[in-house]
Amino acid sequence: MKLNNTSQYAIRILAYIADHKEKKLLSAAELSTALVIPYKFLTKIMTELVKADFIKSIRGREGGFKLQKSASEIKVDDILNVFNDSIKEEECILGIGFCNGMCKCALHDQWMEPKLLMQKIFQESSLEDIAGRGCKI
Amino acid sequence: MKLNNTSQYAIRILAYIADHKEKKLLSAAELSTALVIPYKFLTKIMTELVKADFIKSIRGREGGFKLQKSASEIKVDDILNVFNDSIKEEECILGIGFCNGMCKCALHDQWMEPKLLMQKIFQESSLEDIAGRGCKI
DNA sequence: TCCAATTACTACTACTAGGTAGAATTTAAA
DNA sequence: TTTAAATTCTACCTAGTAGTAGTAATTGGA
Ligand code: SF4
Ligand code: SF4
Repeated sequence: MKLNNTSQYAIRILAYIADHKEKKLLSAAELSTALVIPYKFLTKIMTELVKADFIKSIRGREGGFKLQKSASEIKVDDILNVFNDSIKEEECILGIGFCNGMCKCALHDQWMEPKLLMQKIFQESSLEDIAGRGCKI
Repeated sequence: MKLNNTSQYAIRILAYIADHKEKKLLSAAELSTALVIPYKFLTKIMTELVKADFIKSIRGREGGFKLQKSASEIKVDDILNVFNDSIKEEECILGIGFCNGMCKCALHDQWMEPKLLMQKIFQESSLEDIAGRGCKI
């Protein structure tokens, strides 16, 4: 019951970039060191984040990464979606099938509360929220 | 963000057994057919459930499985623990480290609410609750 | 006693997530 | 123009989860 590793890395990477927008560009080496994420794995994730259009990459010497959109436009849920890790409406905790509202298991009603809360948190929290407050990660 | 397959199977198996206590014993073949779980995989899970002392097995001809404890004594969380799938107090959604109450990320306070709710549901829901109500699975 | 129905054990395969290695490509600075 | 610093691409390795295969052990009933 947790987000997968890659999603967690991605959130931390993007939050870190959002938190350092005074710097024009951040290199993969810099991010890898600061966030303690294996360099080679980080570069792989970066490529996916570029393809997902969250960040822009500048290749070559003095290159690096920066946000492509404003931090408030990127929601946690958007990030999770890239790594197939968001909370799907139709997926069920007990894996019995699809929630059709007709046939409910005994845990259904109880389960909807935390499920909706998590969806809400993910959908409404933007990078700006994460980057601007709390301890830096 | 979901329970792993084996946990889901285990919950359904135990709920089914609890729901059919009028039968003395249920065989692996019967469970496999009723719950549409691959026979060989099911027998593997059964062995773990026996070792975890949730069910008792009777070997040999006319053998099968039955609950070892009363359905109200077996909580969902106990089942999840066997398959290393419960929500750990010290594990964090963002995977930054340990929640020490000193240093909190921006999502921490929001996250505690669904986390505690889920823990509560798992810890307080017993097989009896699941088996007695809702659609049969 | 023997057989067939049953669980238990051991070992394997398939798939996926996480991570690594090395080379190709791009680009600014020297 | 050359070089070094950077991203990108392709291919692989590793560990864990899901699932399969075959056989051994147990036991009630014919
Ligand atoms: S009714 Fe229960 S098993 Fe079915 S989708 Fe809802 S929570 Fe899952
Ligand atoms: S403060 Fe945030 S990152 Fe740290 S344990 Fe709590 S939810 Fe996780």
